[in-house]
Amino acid sequence: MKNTKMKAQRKKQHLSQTELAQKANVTRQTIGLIEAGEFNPSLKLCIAICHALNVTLDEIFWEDQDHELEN
Amino acid sequence: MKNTKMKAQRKKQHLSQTELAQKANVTRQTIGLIEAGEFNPSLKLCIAICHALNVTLDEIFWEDQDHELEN
DNA sequence: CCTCTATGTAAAGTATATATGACATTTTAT
DNA sequence: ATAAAATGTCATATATACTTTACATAGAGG
Repeated sequence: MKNTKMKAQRKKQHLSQTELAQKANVTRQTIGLIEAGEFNPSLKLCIAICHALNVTLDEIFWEDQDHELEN
Repeated sequence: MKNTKMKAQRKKQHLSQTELAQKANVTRQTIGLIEAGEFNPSLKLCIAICHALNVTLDEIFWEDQDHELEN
């Protein structure tokens, strides 16, 4: 599950992987691997990334699958 | 950071920790520790819990008012 | 050409999420 | 009061997130 939303948001704000990594206090490799979908970040890291990009969890980590039409 | 929103949602749906754990394919202990704030679930697990509770990430894992520690 | 920046990737090590099994305590109901 | 269910918690083990270091490639500009 490649994270295209996260990558799109990062690009939209003209941040390199390295810059986002610094803002989120992780390494560049970690950001790269998350965008490539090669692993599965922790909630804390997701939240740190959200703060760095000024978005919420749903905006970049929630996939609206064929799942909800209720309420 | 105790996760009170998740616990409240679980209770609202009259699920025990054990039942939620089964729906999310983890152990009871894992659910208990997450609710107690003693560790930090992976994104995949957060999403599985959201599906089990029919909510989105923002509803039980996003905190809008106070900033918490990074790392 | 050469250099710098951005990204992909891989090996080895560390930290920690999660499982398993067990026992204790609290809660709920009989 | 007793039993059963729900939860807290501990100790040990395994899987994997994440780091560190390093090398490779592609693109932009000098």
